[in-house]
Amino acid sequence: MPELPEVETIKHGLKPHLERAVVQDVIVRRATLRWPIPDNLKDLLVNQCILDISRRGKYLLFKFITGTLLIHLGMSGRLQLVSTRQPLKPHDHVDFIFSSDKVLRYNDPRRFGAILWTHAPIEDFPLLKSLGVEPLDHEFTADYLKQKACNRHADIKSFIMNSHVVVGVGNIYAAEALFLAKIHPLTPAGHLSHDQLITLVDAVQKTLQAAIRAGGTTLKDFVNSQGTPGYFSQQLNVYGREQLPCVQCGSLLLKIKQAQRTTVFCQQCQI
DNA sequence: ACATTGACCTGGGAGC
DNA sequence: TGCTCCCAGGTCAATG
Repeated sequence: MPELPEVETIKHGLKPHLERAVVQDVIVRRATLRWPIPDNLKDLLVNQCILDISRRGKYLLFKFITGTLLIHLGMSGRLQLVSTRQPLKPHDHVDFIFSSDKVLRYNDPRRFGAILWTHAPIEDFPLLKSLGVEPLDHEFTADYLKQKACNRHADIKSFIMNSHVVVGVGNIYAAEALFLAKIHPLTPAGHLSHDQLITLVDAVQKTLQAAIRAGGTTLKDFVNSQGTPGYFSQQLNVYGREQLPCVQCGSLLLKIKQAQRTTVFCQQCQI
């Protein structure tokens, strides 16, 4: 479900409600997500105060004195603030209870998500350690991409979706950014000119920032922490628009498969 | 070291 | 109506 803008939207929605809140109870109804949820999660969290909520890639990080809770939403995860009176729905796997009318509820039909805990400094956590740069940080530059892409034969779309290169760019925003940059998605990453890389960095950042401003993209079921959808789908130029006219030139958009993921692009505009 | 593939899961829609 | 097949916003592990 979520790419960087969706996770950022959720983080933004949770911060004012949960920072400095104290966990009263934790209920795990189903502990088998992508990895097992720690079986002592309740002991780790009860009576502990959330000091800070941040994001690294698509991971939400809840900082406590004793360590950090990491939540990844996978493809279908949701985090919503609800009341204890809210009836349970299918796939409501975990509740973090703060008060009778403040429950952080994790729902995930496909269970590709993860809820993990680490006592260690977050930069030492294995899953985060090898992640690439944040796309909205100043280290995400054409020079950085050039150095990473050197001698790479992977196509540029798979390359910018590779979290060891840059985090947070999933299938929707990779396609949108390449359209904005007028770059053909099958171009080998190492073949892009310096000017193209400058354009690409700018396009990724503009796309993500616009999506964050719109509250993320709701294709079918994304909702933020308050239960409202995102509106960036109205601004999608290529994703989900195969066989429809390009907004720039009017020719029909083409759908291909890259690394088992669908890519839609314009053969005329993207060279 | 890099590129490719399979794996993990459920639900919804298309087609028969 | 019901079956089968394919598709979906992610990403790690195993394989060449």
